[in-house]
Amino acid sequence: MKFSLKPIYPFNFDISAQIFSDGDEHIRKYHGGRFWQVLRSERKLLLTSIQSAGSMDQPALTVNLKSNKPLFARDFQLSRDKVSLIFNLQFDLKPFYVDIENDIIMKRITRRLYGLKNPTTPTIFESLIDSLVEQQISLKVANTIEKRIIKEFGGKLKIEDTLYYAYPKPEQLADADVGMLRKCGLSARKAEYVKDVSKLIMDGKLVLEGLRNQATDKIIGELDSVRGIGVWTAEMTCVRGMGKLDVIPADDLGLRRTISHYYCNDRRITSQEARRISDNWGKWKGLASYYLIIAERLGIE
DNA sequence: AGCCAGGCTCTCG
DNA sequence: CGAGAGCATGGC
Repeated sequence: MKFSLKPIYPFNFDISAQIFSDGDEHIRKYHGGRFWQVLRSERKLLLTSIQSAGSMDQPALTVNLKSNKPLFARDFQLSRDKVSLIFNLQFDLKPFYVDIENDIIMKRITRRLYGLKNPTTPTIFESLIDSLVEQQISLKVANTIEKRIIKEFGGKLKIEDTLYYAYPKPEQLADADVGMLRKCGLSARKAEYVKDVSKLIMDGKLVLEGLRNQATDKIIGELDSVRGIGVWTAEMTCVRGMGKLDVIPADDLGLRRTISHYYCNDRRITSQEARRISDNWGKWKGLASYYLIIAERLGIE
């Protein structure tokens, strides 16, 4: 029912979970010091709830599992691994902090956000589909569409009279009715992409988890060759789905705005300029830009 | 009201 | 080939 985790220090759970504070309470949310989300374990759904039980330099998390079926050791092991993945608990921030010390702006921001780790989605599939949905349209629109898809096609778990949803499996989106996908707000074209990508996965022609340990360039090339997935979508998937830090989606409008906010006085910058600035962060591009995104969200100057 | 928003593919010329 | 239209829908 309950177990504890020891993240590598430093780790600030509150700052790291802030990104989920405006999430949907039936899907994934951080509120009042508690994070919760439904995770999949074999044929079971687990409502996974996490709270901090430690400090910055001696971090600990308490994880609570609830399900409508009996829980076994492998369920604990799976949720332990998934939670570690979601919050990047085994990642060591210290080398990053050392390497960016020559960047005054980044140094200041990392001091303010000390202990912030970049999260990843529980599955690569989830970030791939989300990134597909987010192509071209505003994030607000994309988020409502994503929620509709999750509630329409995802797994359902009722705990204490509250209904929670797990992200759909490839199988569920491969079999999805195109009309239903469109009703969620997707264009005909995107509905097709979502379904086709899910089918590729079901047919074993696209093995997402097999990409995880490949070099970033190779992953991007592989994903880019799939219809509906371009470089931007591939980069987003690397960053959010696999926690790759040596790449950023430099063409991304929002990220360019954020980088400019801290480095170019909010002037509109090109993706080349964004790449040039991010090159200073070396292999930490993804993490550094994530610090900027969170800093902006929290109004840190 | 209308125009734009974390892209991508397809279709012309 | 390179440029340009088309896409869905919420928010400003």
